[in-house]
Amino acid sequence: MLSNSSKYALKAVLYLAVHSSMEKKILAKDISEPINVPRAYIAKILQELSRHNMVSSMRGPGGGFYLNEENKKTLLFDIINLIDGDNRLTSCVLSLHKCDNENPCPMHHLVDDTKASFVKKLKETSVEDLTSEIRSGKSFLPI
Amino acid sequence: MLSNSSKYALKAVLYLAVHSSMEKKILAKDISEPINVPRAYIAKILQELSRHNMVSSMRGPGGGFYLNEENKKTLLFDIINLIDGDNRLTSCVLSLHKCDNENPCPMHHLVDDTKASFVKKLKETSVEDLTSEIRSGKSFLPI
DNA sequence: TCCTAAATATGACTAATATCATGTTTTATA
DNA sequence: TATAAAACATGATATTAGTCATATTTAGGA
Ligand code: FES
Ligand code: FES
Repeated sequence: MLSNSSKYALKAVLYLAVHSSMEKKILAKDISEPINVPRAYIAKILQELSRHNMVSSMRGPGGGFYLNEENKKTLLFDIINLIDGDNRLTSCVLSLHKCDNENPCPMHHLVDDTKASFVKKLKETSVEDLTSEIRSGKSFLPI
Repeated sequence: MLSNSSKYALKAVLYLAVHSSMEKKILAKDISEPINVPRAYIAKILQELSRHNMVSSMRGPGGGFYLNEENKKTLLFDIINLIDGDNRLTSCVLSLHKCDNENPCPMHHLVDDTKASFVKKLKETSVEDLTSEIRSGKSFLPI
């Protein structure tokens, strides 16, 4: 469904959404442990996210990663697209070149609507949309 | 979503469902070309499917692969599970160890029902269920 | 201005998938 | 019974995804 890298990206961003702010920056190594992702690897992913304005960062002493208000509006879809490439979610389940109703593969009619609704949800949901649920204890960040 | 291997497996089985019978066996190399999968690779996958009674085969001259009536009842879900392992489809999108309502990850409520309905369809649909659509030209096997 | 703490950039290493190649066994037929 | 055609089994290689390591740049504080 999703690559490990994009799962890690989502976990890191959600962790920052809940625990960080401009005043409370978090070090890469302090993100890696609670979300259970290797340090150097999450650092690399955070840099990619930073380059594309999905997380904010500050170097030097007292620096770290955090989300500003704009960052929190990032859509889940955009994070996944950045890390996994833009057609992992929308491509044909049998790898036909184009997935549409004109030239449907044998599984197209079976999966098209659930695939579409999955993508739709990812396009409608921003990082901050998920944070209230985490804050109120209705869902949990993976250990 | 699915690995290449399981996509290839599905394509091969569907191709056999439409074009083969006990009387009309098909060589591995004559499957590989129309479904656009490397010869040696599809042969390997067909052997795995054969070992688990999802396709039938016969060695020697005049031999090849085909589907018997029982093979055609194989569920799409079983093919994917055989090739990809049994939790690629049902596991948590953020790789939490257990995906359930007791300990939901931040994305669980967002994706649970579409994930469940996707798996449900794969569990309800057999190979032969898809063949009539292909035969009647409502869907197409990938080139 | 110098030192240190942090992100950043880059590349090397490792593991998992995917692909290719080669030899062995089975079966039909001459 | 010899031959050839096919699946079957096994392992080697290549490619990609994931992980680790190291050097560089930036920012704050002494
Ligand atoms: S054409 Fe295959 S899923 Fe749409
Ligand atoms: S717990 Fe993550 S999808 Fe269910």
